[in-house]
Amino acid sequence: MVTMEDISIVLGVSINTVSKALNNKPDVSPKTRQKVLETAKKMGYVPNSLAKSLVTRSTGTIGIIVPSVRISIYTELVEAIMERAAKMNYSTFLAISVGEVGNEAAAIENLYQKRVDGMIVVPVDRHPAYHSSFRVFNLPLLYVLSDTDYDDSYFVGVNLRDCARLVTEHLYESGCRRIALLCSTCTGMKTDIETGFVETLREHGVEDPLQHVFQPSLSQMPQDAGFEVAQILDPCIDSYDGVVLEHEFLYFGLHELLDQHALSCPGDLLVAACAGCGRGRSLTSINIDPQQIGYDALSMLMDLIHYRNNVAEKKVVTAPKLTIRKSSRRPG
Amino acid sequence: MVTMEDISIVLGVSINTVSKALNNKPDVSPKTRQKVLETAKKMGYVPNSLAKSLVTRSTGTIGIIVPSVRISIYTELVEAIMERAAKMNYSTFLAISVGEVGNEAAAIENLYQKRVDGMIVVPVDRHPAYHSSFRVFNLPLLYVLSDTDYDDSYFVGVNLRDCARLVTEHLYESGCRRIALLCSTCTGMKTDIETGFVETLREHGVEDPLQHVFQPSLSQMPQDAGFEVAQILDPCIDSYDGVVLEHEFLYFGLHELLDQHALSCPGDLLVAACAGCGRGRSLTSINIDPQQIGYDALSMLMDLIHYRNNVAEKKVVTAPKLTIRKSSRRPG
DNA sequence: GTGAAAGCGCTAACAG
DNA sequence: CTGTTAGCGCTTTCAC
Repeated sequence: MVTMEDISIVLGVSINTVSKALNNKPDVSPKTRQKVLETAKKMGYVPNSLAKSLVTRSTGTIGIIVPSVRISIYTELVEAIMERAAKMNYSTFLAISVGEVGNEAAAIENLYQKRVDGMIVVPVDRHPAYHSSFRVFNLPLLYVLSDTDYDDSYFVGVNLRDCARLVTEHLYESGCRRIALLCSTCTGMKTDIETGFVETLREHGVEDPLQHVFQPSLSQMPQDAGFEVAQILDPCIDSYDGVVLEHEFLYFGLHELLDQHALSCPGDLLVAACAGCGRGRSLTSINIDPQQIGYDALSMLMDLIHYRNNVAEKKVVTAPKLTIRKSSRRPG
Repeated sequence: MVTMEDISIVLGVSINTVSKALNNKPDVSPKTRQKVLETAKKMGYVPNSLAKSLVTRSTGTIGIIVPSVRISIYTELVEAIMERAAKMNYSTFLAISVGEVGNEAAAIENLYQKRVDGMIVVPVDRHPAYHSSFRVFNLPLLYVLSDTDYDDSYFVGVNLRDCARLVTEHLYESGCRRIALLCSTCTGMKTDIETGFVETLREHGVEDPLQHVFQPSLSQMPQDAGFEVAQILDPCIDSYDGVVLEHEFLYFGLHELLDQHALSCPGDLLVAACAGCGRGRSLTSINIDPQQIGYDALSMLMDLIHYRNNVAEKKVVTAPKLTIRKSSRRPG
C-alpha cells in the first residue's frame, strides 16, 4: 500500500507538503502541488481515510438502521437517503434491525464504534434504551417515520397514531361497525398504530378493543405476516365488517382469506391501510412518501452534523393524508 | 469521549493492560481484567474501531454495490448478504450505482479509502476499469449476479446470456416467430441478455436481430422503463408474437400496452422474462434465487478475506432454470 | 503478569 | 512556501 510518506520520499519533500498538496490546502506552490498530484496518481496512491478520520474526528459516513429493506417504505426511504448522501460525499452504513430492539441496539453500538458522523434510525419501539447515551457521545441521531417518547429527540415522519385514528374513523364513517386491526411485528410501527386504533374503537363505545387486534406470533415480513394473521382471523372473520391494516403488504394474506370465505372486499368488508405507498393498488391507505421523508431526514441530519444543535425544528411531522380507493368504497 | 488511556489512568495500570483485558487476551490476571471491564462499562467506554483498524489492518466491514435497492432481485440479495454479514460481526457499506459505471467506480474508490475488508459488486458492465487495481490493493473483490470478462475474477451468479438463450428458445418452441426483447438499462444485466437474445435470433435465421431490441433512452428503474419501452414498441407491437423481458418488472409497461391494443397475453402474444423472482405472478421466467446467491457470495468473500486466494473455485454459476407460467402457455 | 516504547497513516500547529 | 514536531486511539513487540 502506498502512503503519503512513500510519495514524500520519492519527491524528496516533507510528508506534510504532500498532505497539503493532496488536500487542496493553500501554502503550497503550484509546481509542488502539480508534482505531488502526478506522482500520487502514478504510484496509485489512495488515501487511508481511517488515519485521516482518526485525527480529524469525522468519517464522512452516516448510519441507517431500518427494520428491513424488503418493505417498500423502507426500501424507498433508504434509497432516497443514500442517493442524496452519496451526492454529498457521505458513505452509508446500512443495518437491518428485523424489527427487534436487540438488533437495533447492537447496530447502534457497532456504528458508534465505527464513528459514523450521524445516524438515521427507524426505531422499533418508543423508548430505545440507547437514546440517552447519544448526548454523551455527542452524536447526531435522527428518528424517522415513527417517533419515540423522548421529546429531546429529532424526528422526521408522520404521527402513526393519528394515521390509525384517521383510517379507523374513515371505516366507521363508511358504515363499518365491527372493525379489526391486523398488525405485523417487525415494522416498528405496531405500537403507535395499535394505540390509535384502540382509542378510536373506545370512542365508539367498544368495550375491549384489544381483542380486535390481530398479530403474528413471530416477527416476519409483512407479506408473510399477512398470511399468518389471516389464519388467526379465520375463525371470526365473519363477525367483522371492516379491517384496518397496519401496512398495505398485509393485504396479501387477507385477500386470500376473503377468497376462501367467498367474501368480497368492497362488498362484504371494507379494508384500509395505515401505511402504504399505494402504488398501483386499489387499497385505501394513508399515503406516505418515503422519498420526501428521506430527503428531509438527511438534510436535517446534515444540519445536526454541521451546526450541532442549531437546527430550526426538532420534529418535522407530516399530516396524514388518506387516499380513499376501491377497498373502502361501498359499491353503489 | 472516553479512551483506554482514561481507563488506565483511573485504574493506575498501563494502557495496554487495559487493551489486553478488553480484548480477552491472555496474560492478564482475572482480577485486573474484572476491574478493567467494570470501570470500562461504568465510564461508558466504546472502542474506537478507526484506531484499532489502523493498526490491525482490518476493519470488519464489507462493501456492497448494486444498481438499485428498489429492484427486488437486488433488494433480496442485499438483505441476504447483510443478514449473514451481521451475524459474522461484519458491518456493510451499501452503495447504489444506478446502473452507471461512473457511480460504480466512484463507490469502489470510496470504499477502498474506507478500507473495507472486501467488496461484493453487481457490475454494470463486463469490463470495469477498476478491476486490475484490486490486485495491487490486495483487496478481495467478488462479482455477483452477472459476470465480467476477466477470468481472474471471482463470481457467484448465473450466466445471463444462457438465461436469455433459454427464454428465447422457449418462445420459439412455443411457436413464436417474431420475438422482441425489452430491456431496461440500469440493472447491469442488459449486455449479456442482449447477447444471448441476438445469438438465438440469428440461429433462427433472423437477419438483423438488433432491430428487435427495445430499450429506454434514459436509465430508469425497470418499473418505469417498462412504460417507456412500451411506447417505443407501440407502433410495431402488432408485428410481434413473442416478447422477452430482460427483467420481470418490465411487464408493468407491456401489460398496459397490450391492453390498449386489445391484445391478450397468452392469447395473442407470449411473454417470458430472463430474470425474476417470480413471486405471485403468472409470468414465465428464469427463477433466480437472490438469497441463495447472496449467501454463497458472502461465504466466498469470507474465504477470500480469511484465506486469500485459497478458495476452491473462482466461479460459482448456477444453471438457469426456466419456470413456465401462464404468460407463455398457449391457451388450449 | 505488567509496562514502556514504537508505530499504524494521517493532520495540525508551529517554526523557519 | 516548506519542514519539524506532536499527537489521534489503539495494538504489538519486547523487556522486566
